[in-house]
Amino acid sequence: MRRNPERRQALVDAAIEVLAREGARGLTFRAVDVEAAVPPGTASNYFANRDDLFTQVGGRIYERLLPDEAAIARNQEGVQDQTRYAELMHELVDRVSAFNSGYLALLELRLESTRRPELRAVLTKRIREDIDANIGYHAASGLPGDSTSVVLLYLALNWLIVERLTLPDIFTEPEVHELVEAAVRRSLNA
Amino acid sequence: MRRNPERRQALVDAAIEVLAREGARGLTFRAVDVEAAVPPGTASNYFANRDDLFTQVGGRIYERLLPDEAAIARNQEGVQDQTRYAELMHELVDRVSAFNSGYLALLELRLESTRRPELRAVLTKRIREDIDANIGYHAASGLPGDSTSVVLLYLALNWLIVERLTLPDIFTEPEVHELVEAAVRRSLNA
DNA sequence: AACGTAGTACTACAGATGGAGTGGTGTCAA
DNA sequence: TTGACACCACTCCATCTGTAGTACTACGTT
Repeated sequence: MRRNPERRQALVDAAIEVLAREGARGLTFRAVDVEAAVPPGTASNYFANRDDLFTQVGGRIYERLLPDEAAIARNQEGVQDQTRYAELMHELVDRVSAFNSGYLALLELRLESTRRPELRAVLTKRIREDIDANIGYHAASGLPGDSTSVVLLYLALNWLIVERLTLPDIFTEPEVHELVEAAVRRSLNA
Repeated sequence: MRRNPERRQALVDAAIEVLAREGARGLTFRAVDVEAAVPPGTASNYFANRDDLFTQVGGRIYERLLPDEAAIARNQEGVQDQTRYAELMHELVDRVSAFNSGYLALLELRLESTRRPELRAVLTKRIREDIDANIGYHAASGLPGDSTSVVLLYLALNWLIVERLTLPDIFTEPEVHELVEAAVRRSLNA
């Protein structure tokens, strides 16, 4: 098993792209090699087996989907009113949509996790942490709305992103915008 | 190309199971043959190619996910107050969760549709119709809440189902129940 | 400065799987 | 008798995994 961390990360990031493009079953060592533009057989040297590959991708994907720490700090200062909150949610939806392949890869991982307990454990942990962090941020902001509000907002926005990424013609861009607005409005007024 | 409609339907239904179990890339003619317990090569005689197979599954899946006509009629009579509405939503979540493989297959199809324009067209049409039908039912019921309310409810419940099917340990059953209640309550009070 | 060693990149191969597509034969019913 | 279909068999082809072996590079030692 090779240890070079830059190369390992490059391989994992390549795996994310493969996952988004080819689907879970298309995620093979060879496909990762090609995507990362490394010699065939390289991925075999960095991952014990496909299960290991999936698990490592599951651990990495959230690092790339979440905003970096600087952005979080910036937001923490700024969250004070509903308008600002809505802006943040728009940013969220746009950021995730922009890293298109990352979100699609996460969906693929979710589906694959129905077949791989180890992967399921990794994803469950990460996502639970993410939800709790969101509840925490919201509570700290002092805005109205309890944890149920936050979770309902999380649910609605997640599916809105899915809809937008997989079937972009279901909602127009203005509709998406309005739905985000409405979701925030209702979440905070409850 | 063979025409026997019962057999065709049996093959398509088998394909749904394969899709849920093996993922989109695992949906091969041979896998469908095995799942449907027919001789190898049969699926090749019923579908021009894999694209055709995907498209036919996309056309069929909604017939099986939606409640049958009798159930709709029953509901139409009954929808009058918020309690009844919440019951219906619980039924929805349970029905979809019960036909587990159908919903997972639909998710696989959504992801696959990013690669298959024809499939995307079929799904877009079906899902748009479903959303519009829900908006229509709601309007006919005379309950408070506009079309945005209905869509937000649709969004939240969809992701709740995804969460429950792919990572069942994120929310406990009581939490799921409470989220459905809260989603309906807030949707109707807005 | 020469040498040795460890870790890694790269190459090549063996072995195996599994699927697509098609042609042919048997069967049944109109 | 004919046509449609079920069933079966076979060929061709595309990949993938796992590993063995070679080449390179950096670093430490003497």
